[in-house]
Amino acid sequence: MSIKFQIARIVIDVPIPKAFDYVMEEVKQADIGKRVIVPFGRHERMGVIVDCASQSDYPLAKLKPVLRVLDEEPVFTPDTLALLKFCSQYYQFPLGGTIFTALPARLRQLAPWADEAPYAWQLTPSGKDALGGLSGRAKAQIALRDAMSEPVTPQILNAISRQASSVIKKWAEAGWIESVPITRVPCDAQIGPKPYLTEEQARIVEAVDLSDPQASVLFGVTGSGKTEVYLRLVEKALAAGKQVLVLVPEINLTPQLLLRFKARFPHASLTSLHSEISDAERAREWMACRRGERSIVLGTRLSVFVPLPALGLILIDEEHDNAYKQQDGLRYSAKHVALMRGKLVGAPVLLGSATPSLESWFQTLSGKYRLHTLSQRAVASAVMPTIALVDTRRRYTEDGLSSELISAIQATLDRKEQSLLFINRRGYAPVIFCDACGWQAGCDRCSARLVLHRQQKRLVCHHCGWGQPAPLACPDCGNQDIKPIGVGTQRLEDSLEKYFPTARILRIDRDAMRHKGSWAAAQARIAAGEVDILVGTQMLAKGHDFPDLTLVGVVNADASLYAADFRASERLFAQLMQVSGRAGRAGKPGQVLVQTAFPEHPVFDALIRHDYAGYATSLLQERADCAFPPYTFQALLRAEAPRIEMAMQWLHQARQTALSTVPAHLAEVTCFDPVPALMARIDGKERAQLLFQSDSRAALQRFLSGWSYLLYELPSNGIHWSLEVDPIEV
DNA sequence: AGCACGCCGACT
DNA sequence: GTCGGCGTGCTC
Repeated sequence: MSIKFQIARIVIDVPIPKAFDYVMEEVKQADIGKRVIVPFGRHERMGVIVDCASQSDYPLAKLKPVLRVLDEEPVFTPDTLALLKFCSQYYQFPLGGTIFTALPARLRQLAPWADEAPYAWQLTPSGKDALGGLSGRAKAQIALRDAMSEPVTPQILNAISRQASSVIKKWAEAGWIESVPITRVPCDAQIGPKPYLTEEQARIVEAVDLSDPQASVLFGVTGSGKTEVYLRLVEKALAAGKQVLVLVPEINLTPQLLLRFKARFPHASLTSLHSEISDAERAREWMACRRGERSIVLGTRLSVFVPLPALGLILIDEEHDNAYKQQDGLRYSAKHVALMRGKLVGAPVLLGSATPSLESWFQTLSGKYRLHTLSQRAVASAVMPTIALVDTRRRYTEDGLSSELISAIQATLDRKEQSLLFINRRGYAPVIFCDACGWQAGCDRCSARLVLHRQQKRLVCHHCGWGQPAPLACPDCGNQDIKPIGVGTQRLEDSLEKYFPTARILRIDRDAMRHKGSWAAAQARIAAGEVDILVGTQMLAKGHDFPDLTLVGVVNADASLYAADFRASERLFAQLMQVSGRAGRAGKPGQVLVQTAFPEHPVFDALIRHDYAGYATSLLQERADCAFPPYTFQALLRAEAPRIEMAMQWLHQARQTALSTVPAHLAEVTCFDPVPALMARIDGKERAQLLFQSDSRAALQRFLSGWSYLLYELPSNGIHWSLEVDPIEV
């Protein structure tokens, strides 16, 4: 005998941290997770049922009815909903906002949505007869007929002719064409024999137990064969009838990984969820996953919420990457959510990296995560690159290039191999300076300097995008001798062209790769051996495989050596390790030259010895000494206003609310004073922040739960605020 | 977030 | 006298 509910608890996409009760005849447990239409204020909104009840705290007479139920089957499975509830609580973000963040945009729209399987049009035998004679002026029809000699999607037909849909309709009625479901065509990539596993790889594949929801770190240098371990684990999971979730930081490096997955599992239903697929396709794939019709999901951070009823394994590639952290709205860490999801559904989670985050490394030391190490490069002939420093205090460097680096590039050119020059600055020069009066080009809207982009002859702000023509003379004193100081990717490219006029140079940075497809084109050129020297920012450091690359030059990494951010040295070390790993992968020895004015800094010593573990341990010691994460847990309240005083004043109020309403919770939580943000001004908005810190994650959570909802009740005239749990930039 | 209600300045 | 500024309060 089931309980009769009459009240549906529904969340709506509004920034209000609560659910709303509605009357609904015969709501049942099975309705939880369905989308509905409800009257809200003076409008109708979409909501999601999160609970059912027989009573309400709200006056019964004032309850409104659910107008319509949109789904036959819930779009969220119970375990996904449980995960979203956890996120809402942990990140102190309204459940409605959390649920609607996870929902594909197309499923957020009211318009009815046909969850039709993808199909294609094809000529029938009678159609071939009837249309075979088409000739002359019916150009559009001829083109369509020719296209349909084999199955072709409506999208492509629409691109061929604007009349496509009416022609299709006519021909389909005449029986000349028929629609056929698109069967997943087996990938034509070479399947080939699986590579032999090294003993290390085999041991790890063996050690990951699908029935044990243990988190583990797969620590392996670049080229040590992490991907092969992933593939074997996926194979294991598929054989057990499980679904696999593979998270990647960005779509940038997905193509290579995606190809390897497709080639290895040509018959598995694999879906790749990234920012470039259409809304309709994302919604369709989401529902297919939800029905258990996809066995491998490869996607960026948002994919961590995709409903997968048979989820049995989660892989997180390049787990140290900050792209797993969403920096607006629901400020979640997909890595953290994935670990929680693994725990909830009893699936193991594997965090792969050559440079694990200190947080993860810490967990392996404390025994909470297992540590699996791949210590050797998988291709036996590939050895670790040799790393050397160039002391820029003693060597003359012109336009950023030391003579050592120049001759190393020359030698590499002579061997017809590729070089990569890494510099963490876009543009031509990061500072424009007047010798006469000391003026520097600064952004009006941000507390940042303007960067010179010389081709466009413009000064550009890298924080707000604001640009202006580069001045010919100092705007303050009229001095014509204003100097670009420092080196960016463009200036480096210019110098290289001077030194190596016949070399084929390719610059890879956000400016050069702005246009869609340019990154793919660049990768193709690199792979085809059409590039001698690569110049670029961290885009180049991430997980790419450049087989002919034997020299890596780090032009200037000094800016992050003594930065204010306590995570800067961790990031720099990871970046240097990653970019060094690009050198010498296919049996050719690699060489890395790092230019620095601080060669005695311990980070370089660790880098030269390829000693991640040692450096990580010393960084952890520093963190422990200073009581920084992962030895302490933080939450950061940010406020943004037209004037900094307003932001500061609002934060003071927020702080006061904490002190007066939940003093008990503050026994274990340190509440700091509001301070202006490091970047106090961005795009004309001024920002301040308030930090909370505790040695106990649970105590911090208790405090936040008792306090954060009060923030919604604070008068917030012109203030934009957000609360971030486990912030990565403090 | 939207959108109403509500009370003070310059305008057809 | 009104149109409209955005402060504040509410949405089951």
